[in-house]
Amino acid sequence: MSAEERSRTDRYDATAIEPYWQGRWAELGLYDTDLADESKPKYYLLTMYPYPSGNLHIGHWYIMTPTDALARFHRMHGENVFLPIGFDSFGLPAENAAIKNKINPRDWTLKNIANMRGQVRSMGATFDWKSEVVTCDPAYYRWNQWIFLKFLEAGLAYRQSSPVDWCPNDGTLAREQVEGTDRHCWRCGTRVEKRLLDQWYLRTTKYADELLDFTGLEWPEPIKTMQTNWIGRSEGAEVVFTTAPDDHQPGGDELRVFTTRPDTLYGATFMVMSPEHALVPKLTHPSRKAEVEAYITATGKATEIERMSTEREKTGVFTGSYAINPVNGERTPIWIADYVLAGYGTGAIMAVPAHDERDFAFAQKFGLPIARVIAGPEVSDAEVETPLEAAYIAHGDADRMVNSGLHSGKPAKKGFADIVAQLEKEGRGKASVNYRLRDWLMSRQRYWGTPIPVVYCDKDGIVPVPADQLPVRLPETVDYAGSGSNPLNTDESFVNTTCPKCGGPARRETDTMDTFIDSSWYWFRYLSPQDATAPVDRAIEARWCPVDQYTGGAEHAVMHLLYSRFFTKAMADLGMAHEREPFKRLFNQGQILGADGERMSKSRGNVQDPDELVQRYGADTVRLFLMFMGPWDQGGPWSPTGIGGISRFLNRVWHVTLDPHGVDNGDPESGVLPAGQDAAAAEKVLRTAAHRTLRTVSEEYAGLRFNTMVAHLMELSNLLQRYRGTEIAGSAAWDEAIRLLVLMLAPAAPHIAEELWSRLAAARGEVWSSIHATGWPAVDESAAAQEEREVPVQVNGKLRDRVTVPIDMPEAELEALVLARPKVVAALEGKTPLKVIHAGGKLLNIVVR
RNA sequence: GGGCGAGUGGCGAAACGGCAGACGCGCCAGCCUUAGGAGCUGGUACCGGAAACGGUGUGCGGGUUCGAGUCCCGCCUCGCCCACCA
Repeated sequence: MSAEERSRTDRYDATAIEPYWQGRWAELGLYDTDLADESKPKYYLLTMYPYPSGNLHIGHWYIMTPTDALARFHRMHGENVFLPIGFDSFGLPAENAAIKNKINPRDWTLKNIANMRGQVRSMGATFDWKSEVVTCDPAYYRWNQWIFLKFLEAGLAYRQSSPVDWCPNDGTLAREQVEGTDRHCWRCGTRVEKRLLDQWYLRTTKYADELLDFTGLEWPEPIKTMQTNWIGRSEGAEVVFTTAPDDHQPGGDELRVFTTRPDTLYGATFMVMSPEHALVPKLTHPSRKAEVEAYITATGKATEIERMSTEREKTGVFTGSYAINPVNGERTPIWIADYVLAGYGTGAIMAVPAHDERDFAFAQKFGLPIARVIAGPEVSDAEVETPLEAAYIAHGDADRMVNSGLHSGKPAKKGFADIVAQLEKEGRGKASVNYRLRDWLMSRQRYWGTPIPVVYCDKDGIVPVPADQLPVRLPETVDYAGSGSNPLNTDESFVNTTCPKCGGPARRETDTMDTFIDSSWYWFRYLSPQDATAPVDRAIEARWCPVDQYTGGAEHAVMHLLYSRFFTKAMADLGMAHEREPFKRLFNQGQILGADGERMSKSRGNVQDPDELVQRYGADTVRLFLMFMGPWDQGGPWSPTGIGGISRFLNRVWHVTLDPHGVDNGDPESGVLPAGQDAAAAEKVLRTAAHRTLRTVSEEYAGLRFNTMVAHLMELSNLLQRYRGTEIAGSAAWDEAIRLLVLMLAPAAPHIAEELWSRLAAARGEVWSSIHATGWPAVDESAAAQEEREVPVQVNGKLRDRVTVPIDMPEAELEALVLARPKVVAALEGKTPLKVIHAGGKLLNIVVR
């Protein structure tokens, strides 16, 4: 470095240093990972890629800069670190912006990406830009299409007509995109309606059981719990009831129900079908037709409003038909009610009001019989016939069956198994497992997404687009005149095509894919973004997957993080990848809220832009401040209060490093060793502190505890400040402490560390080499060891005294010493100690009575 | 209603069952300065006391323990997720 450059700042001037080093690092290609390099252990560090909204806000910094610190930390440990980045660039905001500004979503998106690339660079993050992935690029989304075709071939993708959640603004939604009691759209907040549509699905349910298995994954417990609950496995039985003949229909239809309590089968006093159930029209007696149809219309329309009511009173109507209970031959009335969901189980239930709260409430409201068939141990045989005041749900080992024919008197658990066996034998049912998880509804009636690569031919039906004709490209010019509706529908040049099978005229599918498809496999693509033969190079994938550490928000618990696991398993089964789990270790950082405590959003006007802070303090200060705020998984409302403390800290590091002999005027003690301490003792103190800090800070980086990591660096710099200008400043111990401080700072505040490192090298007349390519220092355990320790002394658990003793003083000696201390004697009030507890060498507790 | 998580100074927060409040902000005082919204030093949980020191303190009530912010039981409050899943 030239003298001119070196003198560019005598003060710490971040705005001069940071662009300089960012340029140097890029020039040297310091962070372009060589994926083929096997000489070092691999470390795949992934952070959730951003949506190109246009501007990087403080939340992006909160996610990315600690992740970058982790990357630098691992790199200094000699690992081959891969930290890629990309843009999740399909989706509605682009389309909405396009409609508003009458431009193409592509132009809007690409402009935003260009802008955000520069902003990301200003953080000093070590992303490997060579591997960048942009999902709206045909070179990316063609592989969405390719994978989709493989799924289609394997039966993992299918088209089906079914009632879907429909948002008037955003079209169809996946189930997890519908939120709240009032069932509103996760994006625009509009109430969601039900519509019957032909839609594309992915068979996520095929992997339901495997998705419940988290073996080997280091994921936060809450996320695993959420996914487990979302998949919602329940074991029970499917039971076949048969409809009874009557004057309007011949009967004999199978009415299948799912129950988790086959042991209560004798207590089924009525049946309930969902209003959408296929048998409803047939089973509705002519005399009840008007009432039933009115109910169906009412529930279809008013569902959301009724569900808003906290009482949630049960509603329903009798169909006029009956079904025969397979175990006791009883005729049970068939009702319809909207508390039975069409999409779960078989869409119909056997109602056992005595042992289910919802059925109980329904029976009470409509005066239906309630028959107890399970009794707890506290209920005597004589009491069994007493009417229940509430449903008896408990399912303990002591429960026994009553009023259940031959099964009466059996423990309920045995009855459960016996009834299932009996049903199976008679062909009237079977053991069955149900999941709350549904198949993934992936079609969207939108322009700005990956076209689903199929065509519809009058002759050949649904025909996949052959792989060699991929990608099916989005038309570049689209008409947004009729805003809201999918412009692909009216784009004749897109829609009209020929059938790949017969060559005749055909129409393209105009639905596009849910953007969560893009993010379900993007980390694979990072590994071989240019590969023209496969979504991912299997050899590279075998070496680099799974991702070692993934960082991102917990709001993706049951969407992105579950879809990604599904994709990985499906891709493995279809031979595209080896690994069955995408992310070995997951960390959910918290969310930075606006200053008002609300989620940051443009519409609320509480979005925090880091640019002003970066200009004033520099990127390093902002990075460190975000890490220092609190535990990374916590987040919280944004406030820049306190950033001055970080700024002061870095200035202090600057001064102790570059001006060790300076003396501070305001302090008469400055430049003088503490009373009673000679140079040797002071050096020992400094060395001990430096190595102990190194040990702690190393653990804190590895454990992602950045807030306390920064605090410990502050303590060390405060200690150095104390010794600045004294006779030990510039000694070997001093220089070592400075060197360790700068090295420990390097991952978190990379620019200032690099600048100081280069100046230290220059001062020694050495050639600069990057601090980030330097090995992480090793703790000198002999230096970190202490010769003395301070022992707090308690009497009956109350702190009364402290003594400083040699570290290796035997317990008996320590005890004698402590018991002679005046404060301890006073606290004992003449009583004799019962025992003295030496708590792991940390503290002494004297117990008296 | 169910599940998960969290309640500690004026504020952000620390604390393998072992000295509660590290570190930082803010505030107070002193120093240094032509000046300072710069820098340095000290103080700062609450009550009493000039101080030494004493007492009280981690949402509330119990319990286990030599010892509980931490573990167990029951409540209260807040946040997030799921909400009629048979």
